[in-house]
Amino acid sequence: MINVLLVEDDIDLATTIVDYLDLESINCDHASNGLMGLNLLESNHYQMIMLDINMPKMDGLTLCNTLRERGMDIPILMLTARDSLEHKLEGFAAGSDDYLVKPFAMKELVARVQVLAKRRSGEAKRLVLGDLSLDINQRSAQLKQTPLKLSPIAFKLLEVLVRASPQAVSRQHIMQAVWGDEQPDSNSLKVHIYHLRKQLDAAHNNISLDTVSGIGFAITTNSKGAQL
Amino acid sequence: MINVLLVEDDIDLATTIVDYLDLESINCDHASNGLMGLNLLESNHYQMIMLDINMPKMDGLTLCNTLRERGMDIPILMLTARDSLEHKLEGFAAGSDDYLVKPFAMKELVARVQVLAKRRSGEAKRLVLGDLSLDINQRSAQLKQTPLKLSPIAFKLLEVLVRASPQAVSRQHIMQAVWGDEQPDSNSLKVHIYHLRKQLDAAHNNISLDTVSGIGFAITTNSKGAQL
DNA sequence: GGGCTTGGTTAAGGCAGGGTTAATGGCGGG
DNA sequence: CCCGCCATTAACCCTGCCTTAACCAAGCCC
Repeated sequence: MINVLLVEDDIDLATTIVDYLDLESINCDHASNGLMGLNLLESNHYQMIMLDINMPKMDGLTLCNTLRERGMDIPILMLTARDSLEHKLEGFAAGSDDYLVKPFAMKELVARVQVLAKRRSGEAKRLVLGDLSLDINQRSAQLKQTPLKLSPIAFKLLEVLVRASPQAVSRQHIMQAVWGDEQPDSNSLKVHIYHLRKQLDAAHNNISLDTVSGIGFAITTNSKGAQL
Repeated sequence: MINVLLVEDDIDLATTIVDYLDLESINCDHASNGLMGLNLLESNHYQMIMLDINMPKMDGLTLCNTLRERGMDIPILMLTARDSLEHKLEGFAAGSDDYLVKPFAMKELVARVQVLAKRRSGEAKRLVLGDLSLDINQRSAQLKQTPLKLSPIAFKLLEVLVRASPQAVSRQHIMQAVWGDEQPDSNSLKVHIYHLRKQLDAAHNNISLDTVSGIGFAITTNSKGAQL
């Protein structure tokens, strides 16, 4: 399930968008100004953000800049009536990933939202990180030619980590990606990480699954050689 | 250096684009149809592709589909005169990441190319100050290539100081930024600053963490050399 | 010069977060 | 129907971080 955030002060337009996205199985939270958006972003996890520019309290460009300053590289789509070239360039300069001019066709919005929400986490069918290699279709993984024996959840967990590598991934993000909306209550994640580590540590290799204190986990390769 | 591929059969337009991108320090190879594009893709590595749709030999949509079939998730920007909604949706359905309608402003093309080329490269958000370098997303810090071992609070503290550098930051401001609303009663900040200094002073470097009497603290670099 | 303030240094204790392990229960396949 | 795999849970341990308090050192004002 795709989970996105809309920051827009025009309530009518906002409800229209939220409803339409809902039909396309896209869950869309709504904030009516930048500050509210910032709040939601701190407590929830979204795949991408739609951002109006003209807003009270905190405008879209400022919010966009703020997020980038903080090192958040979540995809952002600017959604505004300003159609001049300068405004577009201003949007991109602030760190946005796409720029859609009002009025727009809902279907185009959906297409662009899906691209930003999904493509970023990749559609690649084959992932390689140092000695580790994942085949998404086959749900198989290899470490230095020897196959790993991974349960479904373990595989997905590994996939999420490798896709984000070398970035750290927050527990929240992992939970969302692996279990979706029905997350287990307890320390299931800890146990899975533990089992995963056991397999990864087994053979000597250049993969390390580190815990980032207070945040989550990160998988990295410490190979000096060429990195794709 | 950004390295991209343009697949376009209109030679005039192609040279214009290649020349313009060159001015922006973007290296752009050119293929005049899908098959040639495929060849170039097999022998070279590109950050993204610009794709015309109407072409002899192999059209853009087919090429796009082919690449996705093969599991290549390289970003693709469709570049075409077909401006109807159906055509756009067709482009996105084929697996493209963006869709720009001709004629377009060169500057907008550059902006979109840069976004697509950078997005996937997983480039980290970094703060650099002299010999010190912070990777926000990875939550890691390096001082002259050697990694620092920082606790969550220490990292945040350092981040706040580096962000403000060379300005001094008041104690109040630091407390707010690091602990938020639930601040410790005692001299916790002093202790953290102390530990931070210990690590920063360890190796000879050009970083100094000074206390500004009565105000707070400031981190600065005393390098004479070029400063970014 | 003395006490007060401001900032630096150090060690100790409590606590939380993460790691490890084993037991339970569901689900699917044989 | 039974067996085995796998996810989840609870319980436990342990490390290392944060806080705290206490003690110094240096300057300032009276």
